[in-house]
Amino acid sequence: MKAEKIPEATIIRLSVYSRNLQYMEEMGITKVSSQEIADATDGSSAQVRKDLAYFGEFGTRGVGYEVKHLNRHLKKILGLTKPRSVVIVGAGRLGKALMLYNGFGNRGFRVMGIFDKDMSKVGEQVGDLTISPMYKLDQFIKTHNIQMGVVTVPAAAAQETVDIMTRAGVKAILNFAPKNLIVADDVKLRNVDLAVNLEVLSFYMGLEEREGEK
Amino acid sequence: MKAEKIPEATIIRLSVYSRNLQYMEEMGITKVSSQEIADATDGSSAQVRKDLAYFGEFGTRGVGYEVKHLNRHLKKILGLTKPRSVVIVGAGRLGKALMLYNGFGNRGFRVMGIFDKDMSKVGEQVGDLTISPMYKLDQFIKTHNIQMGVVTVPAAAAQETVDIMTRAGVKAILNFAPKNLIVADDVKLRNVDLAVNLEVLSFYMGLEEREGEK
DNA sequence: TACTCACCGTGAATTATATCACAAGGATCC
DNA sequence: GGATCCTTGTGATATAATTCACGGTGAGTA
Repeated sequence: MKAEKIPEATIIRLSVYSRNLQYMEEMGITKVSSQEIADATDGSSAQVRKDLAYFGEFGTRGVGYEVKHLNRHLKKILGLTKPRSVVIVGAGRLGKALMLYNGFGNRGFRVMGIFDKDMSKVGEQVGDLTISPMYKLDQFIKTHNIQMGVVTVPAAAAQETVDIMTRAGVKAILNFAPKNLIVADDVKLRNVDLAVNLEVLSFYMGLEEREGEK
Repeated sequence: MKAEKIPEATIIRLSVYSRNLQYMEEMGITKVSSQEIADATDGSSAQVRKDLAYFGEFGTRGVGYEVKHLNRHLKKILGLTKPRSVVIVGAGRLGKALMLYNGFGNRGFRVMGIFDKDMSKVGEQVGDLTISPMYKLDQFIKTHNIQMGVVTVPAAAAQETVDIMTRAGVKAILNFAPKNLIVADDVKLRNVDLAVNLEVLSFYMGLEEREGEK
């Protein structure tokens, strides 16, 4: 593996490649070309090869890639071979939905706990977990060695939530609250902003509408 | 407004600026500098000014921007002044959670209907809407002039869902299914991939872990 | 073994995006 | 009304990401 800096866009694509290779594997496809991966993921074959080149050589010239082999490598690169423990904080509808989302489990993420400040929610069963009170979060992260946190609390409570998480040792946070959060340099933060996504779509719709007026 | 192509990253940031201006407005702040906007959104002041420059001049040299005025313009640019009608297809937990998510409503998006293939869900009440059967989707989009669709069905059903939507006239789609979808050129598609987000975090955690081994 | 084919891997060229740095210009003060 | 201050708006510069294009190489064939 080269020591150069890898674009985040590349990492996102690797994850998408891996998901598609997974599908191919399940369909019994054993070999695939960069062009075929590109077709399945709306990219270019050169892009696929460049992305992979950051991490080594996985293909055979003249032939292509062995699906299983490549997928195994991608999962390794993405850190999906070791189980990743996750807590969800905020047991609103979104938190519960994520808790029960299959997409996490079958990619190696284990949701170990779900927490909420609201004592009236505490004790409620969600799937095979029980909603725990916030004051237990710190201890839970430490004893279960939780690495990742998902934040689905309201914007106003988001910063204090990530503060608790990071002080307890969480190293990566996926934030759904519409708030710009501050974390230490060694903590990786990603924001999923649902309204922003709709607004970007709205912007492009506006462009089309203006086109139509000509 | 200049006719040049605007980076999508700029649009995303404009949406974030607008959200923060909204907060400022609610807090009674009346003027703001590009530096202050940058601080609130983890960016640089030059970036803020460049982003705004694509659309015109909104500030006063030596002073800064008038919060209300700038936010009004940003909302206009993002197409949030005219109400945007949305349908959600897939009344699973995620679909219901999004249906009830306040973040959409207070940014001008109106969720007008929620649909599901599963007849056992049809008739169920979600907030102030009732889950409708899929076969009514096409007609609903046409009669209510729906512009945007949110897809929260399983991956296997996602393509047929967007086909129905786009044939009925939907012009923008927010897709949560982990599937690469194909749409006509005049339809704008955005994917929100929950597992991909966790996998990107997992990748960066892996990097840190490897650092630690040295 | 020599020949051909197919497709990968990658340096070079291009395009896109972000940062820098400063001139321009409105507000304020004397 | 002129001088000073401050922050915008923007051309020039630097950085980053993507695409191009082709050389290199293993596999298959006869």
